[in-house]
Amino acid sequence: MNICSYVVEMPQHTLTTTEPSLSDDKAVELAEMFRLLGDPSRLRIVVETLEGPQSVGHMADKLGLSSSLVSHHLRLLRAARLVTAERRGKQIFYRIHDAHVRHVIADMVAHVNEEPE
Amino acid sequence: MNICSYVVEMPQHTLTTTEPSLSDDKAVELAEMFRLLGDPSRLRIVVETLEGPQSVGHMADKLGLSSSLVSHHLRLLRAARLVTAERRGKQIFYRIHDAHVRHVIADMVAHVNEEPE
DNA sequence: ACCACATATGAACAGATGTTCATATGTATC
DNA sequence: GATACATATGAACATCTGTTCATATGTGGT
Repeated sequence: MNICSYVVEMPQHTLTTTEPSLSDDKAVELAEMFRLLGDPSRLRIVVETLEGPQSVGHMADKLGLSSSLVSHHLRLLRAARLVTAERRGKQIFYRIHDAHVRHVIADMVAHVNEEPE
Repeated sequence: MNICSYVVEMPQHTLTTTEPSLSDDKAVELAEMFRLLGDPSRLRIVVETLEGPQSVGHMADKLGLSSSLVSHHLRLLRAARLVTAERRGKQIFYRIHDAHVRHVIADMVAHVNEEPE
């Protein structure tokens, strides 16, 4: 909760500080989320789910990946609550878990698109 | 640029779609950024830079990491333009590159803090 | 029950990655 | 120049991780 204070706009003149750092546990938990988005295949899967509920096979075809691989990745993403699953008949549809993940990706896209070089 | 259209709020009812997926190249570039934030040590370093310019030694002491390790990580973070460096005398101060990274972390913090369980 | 389809799971392997240690480069002061 | 301090770099190693293949589980229709 105290981490939030770091991430708002503030003048960057502070040279010395004794503010509490990101705790080790929180860091591991947060990093785990980023790590999951840090693989190209997994990231593409997450981006697919941004369009709306997508079945495993649909994603596999669209992304040129095996269904097995997509399923493996989705298991990790679901465990981390980055996506949620819903069964409809034989197929299972995955969608993004919440708006936060949307914004995370949006901000990072903005970042890489702004590099002058 | 077309990726941005995915990340805004939209009703999630679309079941079939032929929208362009995240290209392979863009996925690799984006994932690389997330991957760098996906390590606990590196993430803690980045969070430290949110407070303002921090020297390598200061971070190493504060985080309980060796200067060598911090330096290694900062090299990667700087190469990816996640942080920028500025020399002042013998020391080199690092700070966050831009506001996008701030927001990325802020959103992810909000995400992990909102899990009911 | 059987079949076809969709998704999940487990084992196994090659390649990537974080960390440590030793060493080098750079900077200021004497 | 020589010394002390701060940061950077390279090699080496143990661990982790993404992918593939084979197999299992689950679902609906005949």
